[in-house]
Amino acid sequence: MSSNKIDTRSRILKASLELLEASHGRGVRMSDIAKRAKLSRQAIYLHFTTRAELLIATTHYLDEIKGAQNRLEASRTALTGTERLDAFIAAWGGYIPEIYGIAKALLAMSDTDQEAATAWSKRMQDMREGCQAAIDALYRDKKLSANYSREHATDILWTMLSIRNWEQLSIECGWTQKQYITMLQTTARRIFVVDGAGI
Amino acid sequence: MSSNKIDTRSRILKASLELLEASHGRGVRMSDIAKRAKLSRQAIYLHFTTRAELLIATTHYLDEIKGAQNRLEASRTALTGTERLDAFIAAWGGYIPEIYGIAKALLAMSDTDQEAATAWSKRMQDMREGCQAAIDALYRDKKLSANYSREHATDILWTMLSIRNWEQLSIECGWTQKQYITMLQTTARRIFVVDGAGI
DNA sequence: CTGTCAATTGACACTGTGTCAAGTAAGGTG
DNA sequence: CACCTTACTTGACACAGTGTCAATTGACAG
Repeated sequence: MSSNKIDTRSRILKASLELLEASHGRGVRMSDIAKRAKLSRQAIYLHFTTRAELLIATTHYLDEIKGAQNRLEASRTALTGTERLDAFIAAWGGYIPEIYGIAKALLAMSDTDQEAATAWSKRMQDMREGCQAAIDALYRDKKLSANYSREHATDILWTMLSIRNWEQLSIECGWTQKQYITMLQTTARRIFVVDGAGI
Repeated sequence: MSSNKIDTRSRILKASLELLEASHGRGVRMSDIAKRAKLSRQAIYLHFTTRAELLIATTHYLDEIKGAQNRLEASRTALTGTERLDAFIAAWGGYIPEIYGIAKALLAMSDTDQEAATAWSKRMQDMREGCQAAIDALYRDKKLSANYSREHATDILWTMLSIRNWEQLSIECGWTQKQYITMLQTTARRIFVVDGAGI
């Protein structure tokens, strides 16, 4: 009974996620999700009040499955600021391909739906905290370039790591995931780290 | 008669542009454009076959008004590669706020409409040529960092200069236009130019 | 006076979201 | 066993926005 309800909810989330991943977030309708979850379109509304709510719930479901929290927090254990920057870029950059489909869908909805826009904004704000922490670590090590305030440096790193940028480089320019991560690490060092060009 | 027809077409384009600029490209319907151009919604379809076509025509109309071509080509006269990089960033970066509304609308349509996606992609490809030219100029001066191939450097510059990045920094982070341009110039130098950190 | 052309008007098809009411099938409880 | 609740189904419908169509109007030109 009540476990039955939970089952169905998960089944819907699973169907939603699979479709969004497969389609890069495009053109997935409530009826498609229903079909894949093997119930009627209307039944979805017994579990989620709107499409936006379903998409948002799908992102949480995804996080749970992929252990997003743990992966991103791993970078906190890095010793030096530079290592932490590298680790955060690797963690987040590695996570993007896994969330790309649902992210794209939520982003598209944000254009018209306030609820979706708020949810998306919150997620990006969470990610920003990771950027902030990495920049702060660099600052504590006295390694942050004098060109930027901590705030501006955070803004820049946050922007560099945006999903849109990953999309452009990976999908439009055809970069491999390794090229993407390596470039970001190299570039971030060149930009932010005093004397830290590396190579 | 025939000049009458042209008049109406321009009136529609003007209305479309004004609404898109004012609304940052969001929620502008055919009926809104019709109202502002003072004709019936259906009459628009006598001049443009679809909404996508109207949006695309609006971008061309905008380019014409703002003299996009000339402004972007001005950077070609710069003497050194570094100057050219600076000039191109300033020219394009300065152009973005003017096209933001219509760009956003076209971008939103690209999610569902193939025609819009193609038109958008073409525009971005044109802009990419400017990036390519700046990177090539740097390369000819033997100033391009050995970290990147010319192709990859172009990809990176192209991505840095994306409208989405401008949007994030300006609108979400609250940067001024001057801060945006200066940061990009400084950062591009740090990334691409051998020995060219500057300040 | 007639033909042409731009535009209007009202109606309608289509897609996708969201709602509602009535009905059904299954399971638990008296 | 009969009864009730719960999850779900079915079919219908409202709504928004795009795009189409046919019939009509008004103006101007030859």
